[in-house]
Amino acid sequence: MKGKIFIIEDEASIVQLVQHNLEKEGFVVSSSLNGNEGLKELKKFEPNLLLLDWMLPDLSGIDICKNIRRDSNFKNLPIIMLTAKGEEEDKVKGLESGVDDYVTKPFSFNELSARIKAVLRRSDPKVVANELIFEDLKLDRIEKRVFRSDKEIQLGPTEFRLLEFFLTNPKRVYSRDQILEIVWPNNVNVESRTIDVHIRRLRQSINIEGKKELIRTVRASGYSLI
Amino acid sequence: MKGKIFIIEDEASIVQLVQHNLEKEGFVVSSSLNGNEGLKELKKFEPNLLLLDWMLPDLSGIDICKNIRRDSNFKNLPIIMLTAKGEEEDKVKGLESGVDDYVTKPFSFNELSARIKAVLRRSDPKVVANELIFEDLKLDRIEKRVFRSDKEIQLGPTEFRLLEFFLTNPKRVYSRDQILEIVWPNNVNVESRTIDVHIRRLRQSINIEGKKELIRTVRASGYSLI
DNA sequence: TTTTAATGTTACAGAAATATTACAAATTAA
DNA sequence: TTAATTTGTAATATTTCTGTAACATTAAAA
Repeated sequence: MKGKIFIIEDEASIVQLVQHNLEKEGFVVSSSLNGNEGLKELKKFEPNLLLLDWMLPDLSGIDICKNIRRDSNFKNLPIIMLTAKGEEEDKVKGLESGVDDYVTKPFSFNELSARIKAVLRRSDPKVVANELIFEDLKLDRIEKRVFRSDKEIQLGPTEFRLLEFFLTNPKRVYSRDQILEIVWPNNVNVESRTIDVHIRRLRQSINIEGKKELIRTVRASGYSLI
Repeated sequence: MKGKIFIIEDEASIVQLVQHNLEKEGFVVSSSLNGNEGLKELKKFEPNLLLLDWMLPDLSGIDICKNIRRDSNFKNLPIIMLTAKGEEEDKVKGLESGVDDYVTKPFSFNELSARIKAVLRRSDPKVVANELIFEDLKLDRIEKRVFRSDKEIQLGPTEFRLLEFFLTNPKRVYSRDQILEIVWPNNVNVESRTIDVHIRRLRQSINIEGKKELIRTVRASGYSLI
């Protein structure tokens, strides 16, 4: 089951871009260009998540947040706020007033999408797939467990993220740089050779007796999940 | 089918670099160094995607964007804007005025190429054909795999690039120098006879029992994919 | 036919990419 | 706090790839 997402954002072009792409991903999306009306429509729409612009012409994001948190029907509605660069302080206020995550404009749709899923995964696991499966490999994102042929496997945090990444894009070959960019936290400087070591660790963990190798080395290109 | 890309950018060196590399990847590329002329040429050229510099001497990127979005023939033309570091605020404006993605200078060609393909994949999937097919030969660029009559074939990096090149231009004969220029990384000096050896290696790999030879030698001219 | 030029084939040494290991520093758990 | 785990890197080992030279074969020219 895919979830419902409501957007309150006064810049029509952003709404259009985001709405269009989310719908493509299978979400049901509704939106409003201003705060007061948005609040009303939202409560009728009953979304699984709200994307909320921080700077609206009428109501402030904080006010909307507070209103929602006061309403017993919506007090647990996950909220991701959209904030312009330089409104850093607002982020603090945002988190204080019960926002689940924030995305700074300008953002790529991919970034937004990833955060939406991450938030939904925590709050409403039904809505978003949380088990990643490839052949006899299974990874549960919520319970943070990994199985190969129903046998549980212990992984360190980095190997877990690495495998999670491969599982979301099986068969595709990724360069070390791409892997670094996606799997490692932002702005860390890690030798790209370091990937090799983590690949080795991951391989060592997921390769069990008698089962085939699942990670493919593509010389001069990178690695892929078979 | 190969995609067409138009570039509006006033720094000739960037244009040259990008144009050259995109052509190497099989795109048809045209460009203009200034906004007003660019707009006219673009509409004649009918590209699948526009690379647009944000700071042009005459027209601003925003103006060009708006002009394009107003023209019913081009209102859906994907646009990637090139912005200099520190013009962060412009990015916001960029997304507002309907840009699909942006790349910050200085950028690596790989990054640009990846974004171009990502955008095209959404807007015009035919254009970024991931699979190159010729008769019973199939090359998957994303998975980096090659098949002949559905049987997978193992190739080294150079042979892979060589075959990829031939597949983007089947039947056409290329001289050794042309092949070197396109298939080998820039600024390497290799004997042109070296090509012969790689052709041999490629032939050996893709020629399977009972199937016909796919690479044709054209004496005094070069080689072609049949 | 003989000669000549172009291409095919082979083997190999060095280069380049990846695998593996060990270890110290950093992080987390107890 | 100490102990245990995790991380990144550097050093080393191993594998695979590359380019070239030498020789063989083929096709065209004389």
